[in-house]
Amino acid sequence: MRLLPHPATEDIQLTEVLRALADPVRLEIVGRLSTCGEMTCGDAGDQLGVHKSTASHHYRTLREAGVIVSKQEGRVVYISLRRHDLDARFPGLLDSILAASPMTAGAPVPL
Amino acid sequence: MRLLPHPATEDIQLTEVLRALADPVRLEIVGRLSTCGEMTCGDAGDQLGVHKSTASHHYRTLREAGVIVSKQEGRVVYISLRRHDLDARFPGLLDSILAASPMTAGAPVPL
DNA sequence: CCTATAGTTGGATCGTTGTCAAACAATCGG
DNA sequence: CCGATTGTTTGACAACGATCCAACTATAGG
Repeated sequence: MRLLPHPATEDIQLTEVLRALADPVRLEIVGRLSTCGEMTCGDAGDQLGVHKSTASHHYRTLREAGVIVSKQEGRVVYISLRRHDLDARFPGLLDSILAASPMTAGAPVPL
Repeated sequence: MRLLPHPATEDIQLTEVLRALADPVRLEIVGRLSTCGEMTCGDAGDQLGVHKSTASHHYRTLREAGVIVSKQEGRVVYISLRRHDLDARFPGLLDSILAASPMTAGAPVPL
């Protein structure tokens, strides 16, 4: 198992996070992760409507902004929200964005 | 007094708001507005470090995203945060962003 | 009317970004 | 070892965006 490089919690920048989430495709990825928890890149990108290389680019953007973390296991890469880190760095930010997102509005917030 | 065109509250899009705030200059503008309330474009852009036309472009971006509103009175244009509208549309979003912003962190949230 | 003031608009430039396609890399199953 | 699976990387391209400068508009003051 290999963790792909991502910024430390204290190095996560607000503008980077906002920029990462200011894209419909990436917002949908984050929305799915918020309800489904950890999932593979393939599952996350299945109904995204973009080429798999485009999706890969978005995963990288989200990872480098500190929004998600990628764990490589064998052939597959599992991605998940850095919910705890984001909440520690920017309290309430992720929750309010998820609540505002059409995708996840109404869905219960996981503990 | 003339109100410059801006989207209705229900037409404010999350991705547009996030994109508008995902810029250091615009985030600083919003930070100042949050603490100073209504102010002129000149005052808002005084120590921004960008050309006045650049600042004007940012005001337009923020306005079209639904983040601020511009009132023209004579020669000067007053800009202010659409705090109430944003809170109605995306509860908690603006507050969490302002709280996360280095500029306004620690500053009290106005009523 | 003339000039200074307050911003906006248009053009030019330059870097960034979203997208796809193709090539590549790494792994797993026979 | 071979082929299928899973993603990543690279290249190309078009669109966007941030910036500055210059020109413009509109108002206020003398």
